[in-house]
Amino acid sequence: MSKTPVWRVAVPGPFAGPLDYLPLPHEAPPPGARLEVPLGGRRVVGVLLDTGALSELPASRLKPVRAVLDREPSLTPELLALARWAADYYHHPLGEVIAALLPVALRAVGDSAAGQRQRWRITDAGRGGAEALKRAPRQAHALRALRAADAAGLDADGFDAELGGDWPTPVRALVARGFATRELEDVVPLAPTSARTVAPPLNAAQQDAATRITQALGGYAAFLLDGVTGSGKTEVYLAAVEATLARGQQALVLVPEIGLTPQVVARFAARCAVPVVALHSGLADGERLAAWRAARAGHARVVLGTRSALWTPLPALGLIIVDEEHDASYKQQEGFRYSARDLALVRAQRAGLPVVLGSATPALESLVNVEAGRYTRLVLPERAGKARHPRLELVDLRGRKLQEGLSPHFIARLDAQLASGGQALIFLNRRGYAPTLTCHACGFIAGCLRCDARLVAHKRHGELRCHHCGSQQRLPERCPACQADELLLAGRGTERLEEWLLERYAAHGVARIDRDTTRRKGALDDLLADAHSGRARLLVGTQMLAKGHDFPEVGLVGIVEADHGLFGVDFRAAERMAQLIVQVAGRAGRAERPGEVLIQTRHPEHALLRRLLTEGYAGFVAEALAERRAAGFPPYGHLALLRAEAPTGAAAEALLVAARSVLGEVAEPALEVLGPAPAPMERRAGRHRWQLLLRSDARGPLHAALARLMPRLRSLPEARRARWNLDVDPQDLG
DNA sequence: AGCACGCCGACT
DNA sequence: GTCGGCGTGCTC
Repeated sequence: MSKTPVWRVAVPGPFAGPLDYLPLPHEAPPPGARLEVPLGGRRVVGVLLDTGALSELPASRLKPVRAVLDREPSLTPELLALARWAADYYHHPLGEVIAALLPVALRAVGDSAAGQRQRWRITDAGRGGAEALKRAPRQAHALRALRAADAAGLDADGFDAELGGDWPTPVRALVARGFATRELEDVVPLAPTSARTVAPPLNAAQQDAATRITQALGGYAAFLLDGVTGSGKTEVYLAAVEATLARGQQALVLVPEIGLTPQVVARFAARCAVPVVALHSGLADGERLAAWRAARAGHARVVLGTRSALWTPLPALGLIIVDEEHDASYKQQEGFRYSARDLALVRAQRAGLPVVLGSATPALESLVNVEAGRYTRLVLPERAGKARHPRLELVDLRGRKLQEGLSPHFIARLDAQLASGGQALIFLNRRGYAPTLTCHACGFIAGCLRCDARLVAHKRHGELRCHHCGSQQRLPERCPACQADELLLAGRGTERLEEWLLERYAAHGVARIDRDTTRRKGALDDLLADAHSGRARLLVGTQMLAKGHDFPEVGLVGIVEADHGLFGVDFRAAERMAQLIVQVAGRAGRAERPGEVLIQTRHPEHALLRRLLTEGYAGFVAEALAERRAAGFPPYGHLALLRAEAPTGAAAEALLVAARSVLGEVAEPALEVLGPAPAPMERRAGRHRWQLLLRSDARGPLHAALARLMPRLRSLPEARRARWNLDVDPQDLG
């Protein structure tokens, strides 16, 4: 029996490989084209991988492709290959990977004209065709409008204005008669390019870094641009991007989620004087598609975007920049859990172009890659302008009488700072009023019914809220358990600190910046405007406050509770805390004013803190790397985390026990399997969560084991009774 | 992932 | 007597 020729199509679903479909009679479209295919009674969008295959299945089980959706393939060969690489590395189904990297507007069957505008123009036949339309007055009317518009043609808005609402039918008829043409044009939301700015002179280190990157254009090279806040990394990026553009190439600039502000986009647009598009989560599907098309067509020369912008098709890509490369938002935390930072390296290597990772506080992984000679380190040591380095000081909280968690020393420094006319930034990584509501009479503690977590009191809204599942209830006046009128709000969050600061320092203006105060659109901008204008001289907030905002008058930064980071459950907690301290320290004393950073702790002898204080980030890194090496944790060991969740803990655990036994059969001696164990917060939103940690000194054994585990796992009966996912190179173990 | 098929409880 | 619960299995 001869085998049937088929097209191989990657479809979304838990399939290890592509599915086979009977070809359409047309000429085969190129690989990367989207197809509409039937799948289990539905129609889905798949991506064509191969048109020359013969199926192993009998023809009776094959279904035909329904339609070819793309003339130009949506996935370039480059991105298709990168998707395959990523599917393999993250052990995630290729169809799901591809679905995740396509713009949302291209993932579903239906009209993909979203992001394009239709435009109609009159044809020569149309110019002489009025006679034929005597009995079609609406067509005649539309034709007159088109004739008046002449070569410019009309879009939908134009017809609306000329003919009112009901024009699509007559216009379609005109096209059918050959009296008009219909074209699709891209709606390109390009940043303005009019006000071109001139590059300021670079200092020696900036110039050297820019030259090194520029000289590497045209081939693969990886750079770690290591520069403290204010050292002018962006100027180096801009110089490298300009050099890339001068070669006729495109540049891709990735930024953390919180870093893509209109100001950043405007800065690139003004300097580069080429079309710049921004790709971020705030775009509507159609806008995102339009920007994506502009990039694919080569019209957009610079693409600025967050994580998913890594997947932008760029036919003339010449340079990739990953700003703030240590930022956790580069790792997708659900579904296809990829690291855009890591894949940027892979994309650059495969495409043969330089990649620049920039950070004042590089990830430990990146520093080890420098040590191993895989990246070239470029250091920007100086602070631009005449700013001075801030002074870091540990404030020992032990035995001190505290007011709202602030030590007398801290308060004295705060008073002095405000008296001298400066601003202060106070950092507390916990929002809400109080993290615990307890009853002094009976010991009741308000906990979430669906999570292993306490409810956080939010006083202004009079609510108790769970920060993990979002459930909320009224803040009770009496104890729900014993009815006593002795409820206590224990501990503090940013709302409580703000309240206290407002009582004491009302005249100086207090702004709180956290997720609660910035939820409303535009609220963050308003608060930042208050900070910049000096209306608010005291800024209190969570880590939102730390990222990317420059407050030139800030002379004092306070970390209220550094110990949270030092003793956090996660292995990266200290790294994040150190990065945060260094980043916020960079916000202090940028102008004439020397800054000071006070770090409150009950463990001033802690080795990580000590070395951070005495030797800076490099000292912290040395200490942290020694700990990681001893534990065999990243960057010295490699991890994969298999997570499972189910309505009962038993079901989640059972899956992981089964997975563990499969791993036992795989018998990879260099692989260490830890668990199953309950997740740090076992119950969350009513689901019980367990995890199995896989560790290995080298990637090889880990990936070999995963490659054999995954197909088996999908067919386990226990896998149906629990939701599960695999996280390769997990960001945290929560 | 979705969706259909398939056997056991409270309802028009 | 049905509508529907979600366990099980499949999708080229």
